[in-house]
Amino acid sequence: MNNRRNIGYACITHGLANVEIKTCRLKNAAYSNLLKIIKNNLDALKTAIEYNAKNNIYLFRISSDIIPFASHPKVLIKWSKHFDKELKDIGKQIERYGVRVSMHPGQYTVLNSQDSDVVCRSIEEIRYHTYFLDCLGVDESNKVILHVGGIYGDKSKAIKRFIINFNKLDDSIKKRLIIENDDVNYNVEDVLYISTELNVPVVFDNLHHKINISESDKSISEWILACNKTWDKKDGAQKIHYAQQHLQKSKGAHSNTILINEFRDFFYDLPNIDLDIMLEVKDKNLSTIKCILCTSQNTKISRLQNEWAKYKYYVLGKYPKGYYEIRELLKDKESDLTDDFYSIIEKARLSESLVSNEINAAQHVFGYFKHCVTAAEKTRFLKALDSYKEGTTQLINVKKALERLAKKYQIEYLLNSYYFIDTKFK
DNA sequence: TGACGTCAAGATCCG
DNA sequence: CGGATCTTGACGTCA
Repeated sequence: MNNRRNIGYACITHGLANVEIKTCRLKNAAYSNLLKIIKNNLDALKTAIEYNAKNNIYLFRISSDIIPFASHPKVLIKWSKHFDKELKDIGKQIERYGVRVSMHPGQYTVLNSQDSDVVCRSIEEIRYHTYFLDCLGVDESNKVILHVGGIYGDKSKAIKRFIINFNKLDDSIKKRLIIENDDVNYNVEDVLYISTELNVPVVFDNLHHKINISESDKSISEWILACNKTWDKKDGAQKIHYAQQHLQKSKGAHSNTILINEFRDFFYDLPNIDLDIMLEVKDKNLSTIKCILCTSQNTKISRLQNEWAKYKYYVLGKYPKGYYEIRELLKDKESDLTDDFYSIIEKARLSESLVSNEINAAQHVFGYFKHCVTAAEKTRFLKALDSYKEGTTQLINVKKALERLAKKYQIEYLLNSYYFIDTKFK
């Protein structure tokens, strides 16, 4: 198989310093504050793109929060003028690295609403997303993904309204838009129908499809091929979304991590065409790198070593046995160890923490600060550790304390570690 | 009216 | 005061 397979992730990069996208409340969206936030966010985007390219990640969704309240009538800041140079720089960098970017307005952007105000605001929101990409100067294969919207008791009328409103959009907006099947209202067959009316590419989302199945009986592969017909050369390679169900949460909720065996089954069943696969998963770049490495041939040992440097304290805390197994594994410089490596990482991810093991790992991590922390900081840390031992505080607070110290003392190694990953989501 | 989803911001509480 | 924990925000739809 020599089809191109790019795998990417959405918006947030974990285990990397200076990539946080900041936002604010509407009441704090005054000029000077917004200026500061946008500057921070563009710097963060630049850093994330560089990281992605370095890790062979060529597909990335830019957060809608990159310009907070960009389409809000009360916010009048001329961000595109103010940051013209920064935006162009990022665009050039994206092109140089061969990265493809996208954006995705949230579920509250509803082009087919019955309320004309909602439609107007939605158009402004869509305009902002496409305009942001225009400002980067990236070509029209860099897309903005839309859902169709609500049903309002009459699906065919709602579809008609979507088509009418879509047609009203400027060509400069339309050329970037693509539409996706959702988990409640519009299944892939509905979206394909709309696509034939509008000549707009369709993104197939596997989890939405599983939950909101179409009447026609087709395999995943056949649906993807049906969607492929909606993609023109100027649109770039066909995009699909891939997600796994979070087992403890409601239907459609994304999993914390992509289970690699399940992903492999999907991946090796894909039709014989170029595809860009956007992962929708909580741990973002972690799963992306896992999926890339596990589906590549001849993964260099150095890439596993890089990942191991980031994972090791996490694994030491969660699953010490795996820590020693991986250390042994990586001594073998000849064989391809990727699958073994990630099978142990997944075991660690799925393990329940044992207090004594986590304390050991936390003490290892604290070792980085031994010579720089103040006496008060040391006492505070030891106290947190004791509380954790006694069960009066949770591990997450111990890790947050360590993360604060890592930020304060700028310990690169820890700032670039996955040790803190489970403080970010449940 | 409140749940839905998202996640950081912001508020409040505690020692 | 720092830090832990709870609540709010911003959005539209639908029961």
